[in-house]
Amino acid sequence: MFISTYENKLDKKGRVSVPAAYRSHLSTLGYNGVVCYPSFTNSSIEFCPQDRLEKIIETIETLNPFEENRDIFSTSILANSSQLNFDGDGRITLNEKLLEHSKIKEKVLFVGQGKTFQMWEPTLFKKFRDDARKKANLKRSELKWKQSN
Amino acid sequence: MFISTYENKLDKKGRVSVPAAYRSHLSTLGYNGVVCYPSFTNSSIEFCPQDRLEKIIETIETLNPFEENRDIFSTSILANSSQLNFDGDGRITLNEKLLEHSKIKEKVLFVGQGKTFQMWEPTLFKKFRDDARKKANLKRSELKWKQSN
DNA sequence: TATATTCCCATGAAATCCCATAAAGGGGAA
DNA sequence: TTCCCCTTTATGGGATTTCATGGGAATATA
Repeated sequence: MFISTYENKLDKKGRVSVPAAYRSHLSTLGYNGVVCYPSFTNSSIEFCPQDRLEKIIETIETLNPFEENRDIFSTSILANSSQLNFDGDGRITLNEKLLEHSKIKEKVLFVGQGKTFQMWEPTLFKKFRDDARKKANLKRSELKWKQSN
Repeated sequence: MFISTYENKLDKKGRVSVPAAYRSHLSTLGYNGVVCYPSFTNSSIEFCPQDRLEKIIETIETLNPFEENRDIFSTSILANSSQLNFDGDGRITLNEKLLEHSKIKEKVLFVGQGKTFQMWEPTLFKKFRDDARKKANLKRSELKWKQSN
């Protein structure tokens, strides 16, 4: 499970420590790195374990080859995704494309999303979160909680 | 079941003992820690066994991956949750975010809620409880008791 | 040769482990 | 019941480990 948030620093070589809690979860899943791609609905970078991206690929494969969505997904996700491996100290290095999309400069905010996590420029996340709160209050009733909860 | 209330002390390292009764219930469930998140409606911190949050994640996962609601729920719930593990003596350490939301300073009141429990700043809980009583008195006649009670 | 990338180690701060102590609670016997 | 003893629990604090971060050395890249 990826939960909570952690703010870490981007050093001048472009490296950030991935929070230890996230790394340990990834390593129980058997991974020594992550796959990531720029979100297409906001300025965050989405991270997931490798098998999840493989599932996304399979889903795209099932789409009709001439359907528009297929192109959209494959170019916007697959073409822009990268595999980032941890260095000996649990850091990843962010490339130019990712920095540009996310507008990350000095600080990196890691945001847990359950089975995935994101990286945000901290002030941009705060804006997004405040919006999310307002909308969550309006829409809470739409979530169908299982009775067993 | 988490029942009754217990008032414990926050030490200067930010640690509190979780009541032994709660710990023993968690350990029969197979957990050596808890998951918590700030309440949406009041200043308490809500605690639950890990599988409860996992169910929430599964519920969110059933939403369309590109639906707006998905982002809204996961950032407002999962990003604000933390996993707190017990140290060798059954204590958890509270981070800054939790202390701020709950206004907890020296004393921590644990309040059992059946399948979950809460942490309160003691005086804030008393206010909350007194308010609840007043409202209950006003509304008692409206409550329809089930026959099985 | 110049530049970027990866590996390795040092450091300080924070989190965690471990033990000591005192208080509280539980059980059995009178 | 009441008293005593033993175990459990809560709490304090020192010792140890982990973690995030910076930077140098080594290796690769162009």
